[in-house]
Amino acid sequence: MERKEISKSALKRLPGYVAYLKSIPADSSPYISATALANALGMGEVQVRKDLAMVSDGGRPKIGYLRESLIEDIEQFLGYDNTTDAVLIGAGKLGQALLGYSGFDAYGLNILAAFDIAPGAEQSDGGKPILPMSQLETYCWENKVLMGIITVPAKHAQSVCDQLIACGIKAVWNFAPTHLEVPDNILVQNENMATSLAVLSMHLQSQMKKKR
Amino acid sequence: MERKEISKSALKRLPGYVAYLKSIPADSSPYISATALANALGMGEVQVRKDLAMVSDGGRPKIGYLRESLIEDIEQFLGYDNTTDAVLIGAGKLGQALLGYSGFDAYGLNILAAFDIAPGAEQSDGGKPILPMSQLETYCWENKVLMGIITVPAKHAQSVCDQLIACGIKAVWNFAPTHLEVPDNILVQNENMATSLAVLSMHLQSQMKKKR
DNA sequence: TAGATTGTTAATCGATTAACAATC
DNA sequence: TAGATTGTTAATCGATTAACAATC
Repeated sequence: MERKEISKSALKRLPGYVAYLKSIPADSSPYISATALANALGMGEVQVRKDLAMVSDGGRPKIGYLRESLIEDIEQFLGYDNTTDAVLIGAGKLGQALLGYSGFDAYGLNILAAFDIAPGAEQSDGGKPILPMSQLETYCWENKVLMGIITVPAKHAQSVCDQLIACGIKAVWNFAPTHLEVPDNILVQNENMATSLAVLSMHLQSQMKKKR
Repeated sequence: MERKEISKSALKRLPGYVAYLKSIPADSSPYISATALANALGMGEVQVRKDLAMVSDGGRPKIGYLRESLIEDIEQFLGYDNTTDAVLIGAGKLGQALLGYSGFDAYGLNILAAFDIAPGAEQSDGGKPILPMSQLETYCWENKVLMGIITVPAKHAQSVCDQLIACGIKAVWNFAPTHLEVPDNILVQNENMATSLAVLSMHLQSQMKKKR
């Protein structure tokens, strides 16, 4: 299918569709309508239909989409089919948790190794190498790594980020609660727990007020 | 100051301001302008000014905002001053990482205890209790817990969520990669790694295309 | 054919940006 | 006073929703 320009908001909704589609029991109907999908996820049906139209050409009136191919279409659109190799910097608790999480394959992400200023062990629980920072540069170039995951304390994040860019990395997944300064062609995606907490905190505040 | 209605997008930007303001060395000027803040974070200055106007009444022409009180104003607005107690369900790697993370106090979040179907230990590394699920309900009511953090595998997330709601919880921070069905008055905030990965994956794909 | 569903075109809504007036 | 900065009002932009036409 032809590739249209997708809005960032629509892009962010796509993984939700895949997750839901995959959770449907195999013995149910092989077809699903945008309407059904929308209801299941509590979304507007027009929105879902528009999103699906961006990634698939397969909707059939009166029937809907073939579940299997819809999943494939979205995953292909998102680039989950060709695996991305990544390195992770900062083998603390969070870093090790991500390193050990096996669910990332489903999204085409493969964390090759972790790096740390002071590696406690040579291997993670899952058997992935934990290497000293001194080896980062060689490793990245040799393995053509394009993504870096930052799980170091906030005060070291910028310096780590600069090093990653010097190693040829094009996309950074930042778990440190800090703003990173990068050149235009580099993408920083902040996994911002503080943002989520702000939303949650706000909701609880307004709940409290209602009670009183 | 009077409390205006803030947009969700603006709300999500506030934690970024606080993080940056706190990172400024104590010996620099006690004042900061919206312009300076915008430049530092790579944002539009009008946007920053509007956001700040929502939470503070203190901007002074030609001078800017007093850094200290701006931090206070935002934190108070976000409700970081009165602590929220939370329980965490699922003491796996990610769960333990969050349980052990000391940085949440800064956001007014206090994880009291973790729960798990099969607690391996009675305490986490940080000394917080890890309790069996059977004790969840009593614990929540006794401690008036309003927030639940879900770090169980996707297939158990909905059931855990239902239990939490039955325990009087009003806000759920969901780390499981799945959609949760909840009543209207309950807020679910998804910490959606899949979403972030979609954005990153997309960026790398377009980068690759340019190269070729 | 009738009806469920898709896909598209137009209208609305919300948020961002631009222009301007106010202030110290 | 002049100029930097705030805060507000109006214009633009983007995304969502509503209305409709097309299709099996």
